[in-house]
Amino acid sequence: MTDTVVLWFRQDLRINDLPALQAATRDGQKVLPIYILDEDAPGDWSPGGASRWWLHHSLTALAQDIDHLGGTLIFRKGKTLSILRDVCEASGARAIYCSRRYEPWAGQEEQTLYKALDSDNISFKRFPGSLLHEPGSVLTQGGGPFKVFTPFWRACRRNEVPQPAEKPSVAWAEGIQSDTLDAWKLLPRDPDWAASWNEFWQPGENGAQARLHAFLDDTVSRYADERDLPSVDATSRMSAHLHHGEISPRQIWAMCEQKKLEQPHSDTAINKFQAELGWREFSYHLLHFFPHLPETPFKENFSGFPWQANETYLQAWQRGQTGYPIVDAGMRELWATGIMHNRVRMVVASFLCKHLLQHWRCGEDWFWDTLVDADLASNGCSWQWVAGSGADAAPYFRIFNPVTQGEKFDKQGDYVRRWVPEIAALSNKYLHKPWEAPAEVLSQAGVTLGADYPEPIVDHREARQAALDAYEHIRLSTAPSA
DNA sequence: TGAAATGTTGGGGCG
DNA sequence: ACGCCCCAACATTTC
Repeated sequence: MTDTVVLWFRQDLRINDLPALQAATRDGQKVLPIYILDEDAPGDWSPGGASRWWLHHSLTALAQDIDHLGGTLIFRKGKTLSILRDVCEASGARAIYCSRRYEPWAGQEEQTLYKALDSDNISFKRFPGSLLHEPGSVLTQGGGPFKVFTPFWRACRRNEVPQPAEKPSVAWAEGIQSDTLDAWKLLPRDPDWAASWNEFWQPGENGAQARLHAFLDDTVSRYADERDLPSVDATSRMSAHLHHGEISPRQIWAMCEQKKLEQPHSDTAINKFQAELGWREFSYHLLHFFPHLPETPFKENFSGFPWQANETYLQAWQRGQTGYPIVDAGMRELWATGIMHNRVRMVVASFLCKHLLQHWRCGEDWFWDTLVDADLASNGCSWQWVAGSGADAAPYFRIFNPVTQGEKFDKQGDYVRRWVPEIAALSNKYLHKPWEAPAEVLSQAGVTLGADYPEPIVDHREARQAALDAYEHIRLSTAPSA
């Protein structure tokens, strides 16, 4: 029995169903919770602007939750190892527990910490808790990694998902010296582009639980039919909560299973939703076996793809000024709220890679900086999925027609009118293709193309053809290693 | 978790 | 009544 165990919070900002905390409570007399901001942490993917906003509020919430339970969350900034040593010395702790992370650099970092701390006689233990199935634990019959989602997910479902842990009863250690969160300057200023985000989001464990309950009690009834409609509130919006570990996937899983028992008719919708959790698992599984996924095409022949770097195109896309309303609406929703509806993500991503021939990594970087749910595994895998270079990816020639997609999934134009108000007065007939509207109609709607709203920066037909031609360059070097 | 090109069919206008 | 053409509607294939 150790006296005090340090609970090192990382991407697991919750109290409940946290194996590391369960273990710390079991093994120690007291638990000292700490969060470390290490800006020199390994890896090139330190949190982007939107993630930092979320992190600030999530940490605020966690500190409050711990405070209500009689503890104090300690904030420290600096090199992880030296902070951990420091904290052990200040508190007399001889053990540090944390949740695993799964990014490619994490294993190495955890190994290094383990060794260094071991030489100080401090035990360092890491625990699972952020995934349903540990990466590497789900394998094909032949013992290799799955490269296709469906069989992967089938194999996953053969494994039992453990019930979430009971609420822990924790004896918290006395607080030690701590930074203030505000001093970390995680929030944007000059300008504060997130000023209104508190209207959309409630980061933290309570917010995550509230969101999940709202989803399963109400939204899920629309999920099966309407989750593809960006103007409708029919998605779970759990991604950022999950990313920051404010809720565990097995808590979600258990709630889903319970809901299906209570309301058998919700079965189909909930299974679909659970399969989305499956894609998250699949992404981490792929990242585990293919650690270069965030930077390098999974299909090797794509490394020769003739991307055509063009800063003007990239900026037009980033700013929602491409002249294609559904694309611009999505990019503006992202900028304004830190999130974008999933259907529209596919459309804007396809547009960037195929219509504009910009490297998927440009999109990946932009999403990394602007999404509150930016997640290395999901973001990387999804961009490769869209670009066609990923595992079990969309075929390259699946090139979304932004007009058709708009007309199909935003039929009444509510989504476009919300985010692209300068063309809101156009009728549904032309809303998704204002360049086809007669001069008469445009002037009636008070729209001057090229002034109020851009002309399309590329012609769909030509761009589509150019994308297919570009693909020809690498198609024959396709050597899908059987 | 596409779209466009191409092929096929069948109704209707018309000489 | 018949052949011919047009074209929408649907199916198939191609990218």
